[in-house]
Amino acid sequence: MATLKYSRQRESIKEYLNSTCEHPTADAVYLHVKQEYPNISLGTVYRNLNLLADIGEALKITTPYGGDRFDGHTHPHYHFCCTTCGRVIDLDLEQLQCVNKEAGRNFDGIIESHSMMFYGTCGECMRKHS
Amino acid sequence: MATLKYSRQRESIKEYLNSTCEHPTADAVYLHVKQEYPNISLGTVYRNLNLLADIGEALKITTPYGGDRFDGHTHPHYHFCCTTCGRVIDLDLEQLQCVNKEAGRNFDGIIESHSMMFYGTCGECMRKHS
DNA sequence: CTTTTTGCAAATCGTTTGCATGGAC
DNA sequence: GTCCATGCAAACGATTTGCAAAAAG
Repeated sequence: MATLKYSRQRESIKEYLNSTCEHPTADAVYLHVKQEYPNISLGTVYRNLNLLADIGEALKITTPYGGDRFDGHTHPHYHFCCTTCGRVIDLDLEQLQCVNKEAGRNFDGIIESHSMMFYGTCGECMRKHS
Repeated sequence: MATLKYSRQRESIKEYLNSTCEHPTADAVYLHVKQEYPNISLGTVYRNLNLLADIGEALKITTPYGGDRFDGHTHPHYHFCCTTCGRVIDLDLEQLQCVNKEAGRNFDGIIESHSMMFYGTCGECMRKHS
């Protein structure tokens, strides 16, 4: 594996990911970091986001609505995705023991704890709909 | 909403989705149906898969690995996605009451039962890796 | 000086769409 | 005859990649 060298751009991306709980898309990260480094390119943002995900300093979250999202908070927590607005929201539940227990019984494989994505309707969208 | 008219192609797609538990990608469906209808186009496959998903006769499953997948079995069940090989596997667990209970307590929104996707390593990939 | 990172543009991948033709009803 | 569905190709959005120049060590 190649040695990692410092870069201002990567640092700024990390900083932004750690400061927000919005689970921004690559494009949102790009637009934010662009304010500090106007010459940064989208390709660089993607390369760094993937790199951070690879070394475990960020999470890459796939959603059905408009591109992947990134999370700088790597402590164990679950994610919820609103099927109405597409937003990704943190779910700070206790570890769902029942899942691992149930799944262990009749499934050939290992389910990663805290890996799962829940879908539904977020509170905000529920209220707008009524 | 427009009235639905019969089409051989859609029928063949439905038939295939109901016959397999592989959760094929749109392209896999295309290649299969192409054997019966060599002139079918990928666009038609996509249109019908989305239509079936819209009217509730199929499930569209987003995964991080190479495109969405489709499932003709619409009875309530969970899905697991292998982070090594990308395959999607059915998880026929009892309904995970604990999830709804836990989540209901401290989450503003509604989690759809059976909507969640689990990630991990499938048995086959586990054994290959050792 | 060597290796990594960048910015840029072109390429790629999965998916959607516009349009003229064909099939269902 | 009226709509809906099809095949085809072009368009699209998100992401990746090749490459020469710039920055880090």
